[in-house]
Amino acid sequence: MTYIQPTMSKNLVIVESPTKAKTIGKFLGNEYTVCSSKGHIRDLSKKELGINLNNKYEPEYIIPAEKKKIVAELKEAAKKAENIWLASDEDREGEAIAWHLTQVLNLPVETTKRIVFHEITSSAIHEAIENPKTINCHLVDAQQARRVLDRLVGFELSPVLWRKVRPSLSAGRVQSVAVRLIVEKEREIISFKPKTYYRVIALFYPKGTSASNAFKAEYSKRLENKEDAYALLERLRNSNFIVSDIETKPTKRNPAPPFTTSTLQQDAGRKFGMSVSQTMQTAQSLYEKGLITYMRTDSVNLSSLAINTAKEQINKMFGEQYSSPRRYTTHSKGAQEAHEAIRPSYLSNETITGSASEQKLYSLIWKRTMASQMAAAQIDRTTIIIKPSNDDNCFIAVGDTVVFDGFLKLYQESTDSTEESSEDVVLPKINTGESLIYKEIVASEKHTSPASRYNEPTLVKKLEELGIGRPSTFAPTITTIIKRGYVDKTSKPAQKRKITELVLTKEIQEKQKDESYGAEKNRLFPTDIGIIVNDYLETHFCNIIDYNFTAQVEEQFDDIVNGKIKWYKMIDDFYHPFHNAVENAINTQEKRDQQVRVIGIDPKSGHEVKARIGKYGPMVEISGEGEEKPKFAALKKGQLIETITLEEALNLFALPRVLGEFEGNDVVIGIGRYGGYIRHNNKEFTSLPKTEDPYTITIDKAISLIEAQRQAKQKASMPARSFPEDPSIEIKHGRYGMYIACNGKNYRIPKDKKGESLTLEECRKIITNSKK
DNA sequence: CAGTGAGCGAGCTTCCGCTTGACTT
Repeated sequence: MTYIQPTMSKNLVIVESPTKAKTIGKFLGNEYTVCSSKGHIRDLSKKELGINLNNKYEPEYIIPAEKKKIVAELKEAAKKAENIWLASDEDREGEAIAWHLTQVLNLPVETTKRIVFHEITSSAIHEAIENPKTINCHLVDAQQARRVLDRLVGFELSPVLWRKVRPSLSAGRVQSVAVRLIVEKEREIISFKPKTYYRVIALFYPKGTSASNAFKAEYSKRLENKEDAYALLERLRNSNFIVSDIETKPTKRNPAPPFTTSTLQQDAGRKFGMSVSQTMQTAQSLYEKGLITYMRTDSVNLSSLAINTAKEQINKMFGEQYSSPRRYTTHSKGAQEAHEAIRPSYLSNETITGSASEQKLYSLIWKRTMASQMAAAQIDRTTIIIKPSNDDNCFIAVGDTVVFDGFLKLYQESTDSTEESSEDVVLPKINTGESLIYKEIVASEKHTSPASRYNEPTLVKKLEELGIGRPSTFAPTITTIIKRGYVDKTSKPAQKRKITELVLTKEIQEKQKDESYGAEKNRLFPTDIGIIVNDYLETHFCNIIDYNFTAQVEEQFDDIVNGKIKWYKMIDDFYHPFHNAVENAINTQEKRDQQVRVIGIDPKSGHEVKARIGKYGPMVEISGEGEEKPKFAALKKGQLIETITLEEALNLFALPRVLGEFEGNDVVIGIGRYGGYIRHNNKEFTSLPKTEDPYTITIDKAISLIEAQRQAKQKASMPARSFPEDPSIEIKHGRYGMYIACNGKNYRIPKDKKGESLTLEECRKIITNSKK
């Protein structure tokens, strides 16, 4: 709904967001009407290229169907207004929105008032209204260049993929780099060779005190193998230990800056396990309720008002020594800073009412904002160096003492790494030269671990570092690359391995321990198609998916803004070589779908086992001889053409297999286009739920699934309810709950009604209402 | 939907960035 006051006033202000329109409307009062454009009102056609390649890349803009209504409303308001201010956001896109508004509303570009709000306060808004500027056409040109470039890349590259790889695929300046990051991370993990080493940790206590005072210290060197570790412990066994040095250094820890879109996504992901889109949905609803500032921002800036309120609030809650007003500046590449950082609208509200996720996200934003205005924490870091009498290296103990907690009282940013921190280690009061006794010294076997795969927020973080994508596109980009099948978001359970520990107390004992490792939750894995598309783009369009491509074109957009170059000239310079590469890829390269990896030889038949992409996706194949047909099997989820082993491949041919008997017929397990299935009784099929593995399912489980499906079918075919007075109306069970069926047509039951209790009258009403 | 691994060949798919609703068989 657009915010239009009942009586249109002669002063019209147009902003982008309806929520913002509402707030500003309150500040401006009855004399002003504040409308919102709800983002862009015009765009290139969705179906065609929409760019005139023969005339300076002139864009052909249209008003999309879903924007027709809003444009009509804006036209109406503009007709009645005497004064119009265009108050879209202060960035490239906002400037373009203002320009499109002049074009659609027939306003003169040179004289139409253009304003921006830096703060949503009465004085800031009135000041802006009184000091309007005009539209910066260079900035608009830079936006057109950005739009045209993205369209040219997307709409010329994608069709190449349709011809060379598979229909309906897509490529673009942002999404293709996101996929590349994920593919390269996977390759890094594939080529990773784990190494083992030994880490030595001792528990010491001062001579003459009790062993319960023992503190941890780590040996300064890592050892390569068990023999070395054993030799060291043997030496230390009869050694004396002297404190050779103690140093206490006061250190300061500063709070993190207030949230941007990307840092909010990261912290909500780490602390609550929220996906990027969950975070954004929740933030959107907080914004619409007026509880937080705008949630799509790359700025860490807080308004003076917010800084002052934070100061008051901190003084009141914790005392003046906890307050430390700070201004933060944005460093991230390509930031446009049209908004404030994400913060609570009213810092006096520590908590809010709302859904569980709204409450916890709000509380996180509140804490982070407050902490950003609090004093640094002061921590004394003590380092104790311990020298053994018969070894050249030393042991090092590190302990942190919080002298003043400062912002830590409220908030601590979580980290992505799993490394142990040195916090909360209490070191005893000891002096240089003092003797220590060891309680135990343990050498444990460790494995180096490969880089961890991206999850949604860490991918966003990486993209932001590279300056690729914008706060409004981070979440949609992830959705796109998953939807195209380039990437899977899944979890991997932990694996177990045995590790060796050498424990020295009086004697040296060798122990075997179980260690779990490699568990990954909600990580982004590349698929075969993602890998193939990426490799194709890398060979033929390496400049487009270069990590610096966006940064380079951004520099050129800046040149457009500064008037150094015309926008169509910049596009022209890009387009000719790009288009040549496209033509070249289409004409000279042969079809790419037969990239075959020979895995090995099938020991039974002696024939080659190969992996490739088939009509229905990745598969393995055992070639036939002469008349003999080849055998095929689809790859399981998570298996890649690049890495599948011969053993894994041969296992895939175990299907279809006869599992047992049911009602005198064979029960066969197979795997088809739509996943695993059970076949029995000749033609009765039952799909396996995704949680069942067709390779390990038991006959009992299969039978119970068959019976469950029979029951469900019966239930579905039977109407849930019917009415003797009118047999034409029935209430049935459907995929989305109950629905009403009448004369071959189906009708939805409104949310406030229950199918179990509907009367015939109510059903008829629903039917007649929906016909309107 | 149908439980396979082509060859009659229509007509379609696709980008990035602004912003919010619409609404299932």
